[in-house]
Amino acid sequence: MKKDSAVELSGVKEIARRANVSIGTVDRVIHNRSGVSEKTKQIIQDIIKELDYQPNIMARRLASNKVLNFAVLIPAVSDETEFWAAPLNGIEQAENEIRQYGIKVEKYYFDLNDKQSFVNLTKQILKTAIDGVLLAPSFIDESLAFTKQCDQLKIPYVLINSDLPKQDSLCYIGPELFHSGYLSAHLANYAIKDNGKVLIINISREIDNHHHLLRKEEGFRAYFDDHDKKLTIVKDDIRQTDYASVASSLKELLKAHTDAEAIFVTNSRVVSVARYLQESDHQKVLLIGYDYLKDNLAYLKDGLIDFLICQKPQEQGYKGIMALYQNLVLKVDVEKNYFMPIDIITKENYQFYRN
Amino acid sequence: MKKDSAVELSGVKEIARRANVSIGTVDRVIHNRSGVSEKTKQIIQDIIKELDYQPNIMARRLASNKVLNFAVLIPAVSDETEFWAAPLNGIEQAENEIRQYGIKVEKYYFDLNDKQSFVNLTKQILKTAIDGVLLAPSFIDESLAFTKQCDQLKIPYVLINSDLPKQDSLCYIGPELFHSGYLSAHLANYAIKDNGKVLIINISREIDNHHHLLRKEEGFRAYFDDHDKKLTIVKDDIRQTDYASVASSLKELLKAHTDAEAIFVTNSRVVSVARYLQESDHQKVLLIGYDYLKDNLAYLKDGLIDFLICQKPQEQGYKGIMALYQNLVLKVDVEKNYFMPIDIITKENYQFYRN
DNA sequence: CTGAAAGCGCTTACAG
DNA sequence: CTGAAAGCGCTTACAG
Repeated sequence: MKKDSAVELSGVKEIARRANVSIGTVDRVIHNRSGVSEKTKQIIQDIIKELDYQPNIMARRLASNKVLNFAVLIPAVSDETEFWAAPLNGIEQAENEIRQYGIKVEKYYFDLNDKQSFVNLTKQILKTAIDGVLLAPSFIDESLAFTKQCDQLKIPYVLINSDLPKQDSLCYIGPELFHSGYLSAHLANYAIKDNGKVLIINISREIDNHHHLLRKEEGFRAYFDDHDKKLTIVKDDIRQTDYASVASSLKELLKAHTDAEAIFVTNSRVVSVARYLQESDHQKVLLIGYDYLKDNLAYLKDGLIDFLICQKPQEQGYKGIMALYQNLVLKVDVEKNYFMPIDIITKENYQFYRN
Repeated sequence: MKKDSAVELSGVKEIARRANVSIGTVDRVIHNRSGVSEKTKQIIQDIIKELDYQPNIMARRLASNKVLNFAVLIPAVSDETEFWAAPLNGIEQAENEIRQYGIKVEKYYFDLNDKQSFVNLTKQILKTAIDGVLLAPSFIDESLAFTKQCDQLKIPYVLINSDLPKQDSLCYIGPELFHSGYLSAHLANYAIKDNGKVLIINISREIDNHHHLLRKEEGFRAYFDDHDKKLTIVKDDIRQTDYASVASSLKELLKAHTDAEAIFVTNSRVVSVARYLQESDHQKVLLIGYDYLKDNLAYLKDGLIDFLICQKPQEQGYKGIMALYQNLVLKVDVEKNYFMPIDIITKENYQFYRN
């Protein structure tokens, strides 16, 4: 009723007409299903190429009433791991956008302090029928075991926030850590005189497991090497993360180095340093740390923290889900490595920041 | 064949069944079309609410074979206005994503140096049948005349990159200029000693028309006021934008102020300042300017420019089209003011920057 | 190996 | 004011 015959057709119908076959057969070759003679297959493929046929995704999703299941495995959000609220947020945003297209997202939260919880969840996930996985590979060996199984089952997976060495992931979406340290050094450098002094502080119970902290430190140091800057770098590892312990470590450290002009904290625990500086009424020193978290922002506003480095945690979650969607539904290629921008947050721009 | 009767229905069919009407009638009340008795309308609306019915957008777009036409009116890209390549890029990206859903985007490019070209294009646009407009309102009065007509025709429009005073736009997507100047001052401040000196340089043929440059300047000055910083601020307006003219202006300026520790250039012409500093072999001075442009990046890499402020021009274009799409197709509300983040680009992070 | 038919969840004329 | 039917561009059994 709508189309008069003068209107040019397109889509499977037109292909079928030209090839003198039914649309069912066209569908078969489009999806590379078996049961088509080589000859008709060739004819149809030629026509598809000639017409530059683009399937209508909406119609496809509508007709194939299939739902796709994505599993998400990320750390649970807690006071200590507030960071993970942001990726989760992005994941849920993506979920809302593509629910329309028949995507279901099942979320699994592991305890960052409990390897076993991670392992248990991977087992649970593998028991269900899933089409794709979004993974934060916090525990390296355990993650490798999991991704290996995904490989075998031909389930694509996306890594966020930290990478796994040479895995066959669909893609990695997250920071390039070395450069964030390098950038921090540039910023710190504005406050450091020649022959001045800077402190690097790692605050983590698992400094040795958490190689990502070390990558930032390397980047930080590299900057000064590259620029032949003469300065003293003092590094301190603090392995007790409760505030009281951190404070007492800092007390000693700062007493020994009253001349430090800048402090670089390699993660979001910069908040403890800021708090200590405030409470001890320490003289102003340039302070750089990580992550757009509520407590950090408070000290940023107060001027105790000068710069926060942030790498769009929410977008990591969002992009992660969308990468699966693009690959599985739209059948398009996705970038193998999507490095997040290294954002500099200050008192003046934090209110406009978008995670 | 697919659904056995045990399966719960949903959608218009189920609503129709419950209301004891046909799906045609349900469709009428969903779209608020006339020709339904108050009584059945009420019944149907109640059921919709009860079921929390969410229409299937895919099915809707597929069935209603209607195309929506968006018009885009932005400056043409030229050597002088390379900036606009980025928004255009974002617009085209959005276009590709929503073409599927029957959206057509028609682009109109005006000459930033020619008001009349802008006016002519607005006339041309209004002659065609359009459902939404994306506008860069570079010429204020002319833009106001255009948006007024859009209001009358009930055509929603989105503003990008600069705003119009109290207009009934669907939304504004772009920078908040005052704060970008304010932030620049914070960065500059690291290089400025007490009682030091900083230069503000406006380079534009139309400084007075381009109030946005002045907003940045205000923000820049405000920072020092707010922080009771004692310093000398020297401001220079350069109205000849070719390099030779800028260079001769700078020569005088820098001779008179050899003690300047920082320079703030209120737009992307920071490139000319960087070039002059390099060519004249001027001593190192902290230089801040605007925009992620090829030439700027070259000087950033060389260390002549310290910071570039950038506000995601590509995303402005992308979000602008998507705002129209969300409003017109998905019928969801969009944020009235979407201020872009104020990004700080340095030598160390530019390679990870996403426009 | 191939085709005809029903269906996905909507919208659009048309008829009454 | 309302309903029945055709159609959007695909996919999915089923039949042969």
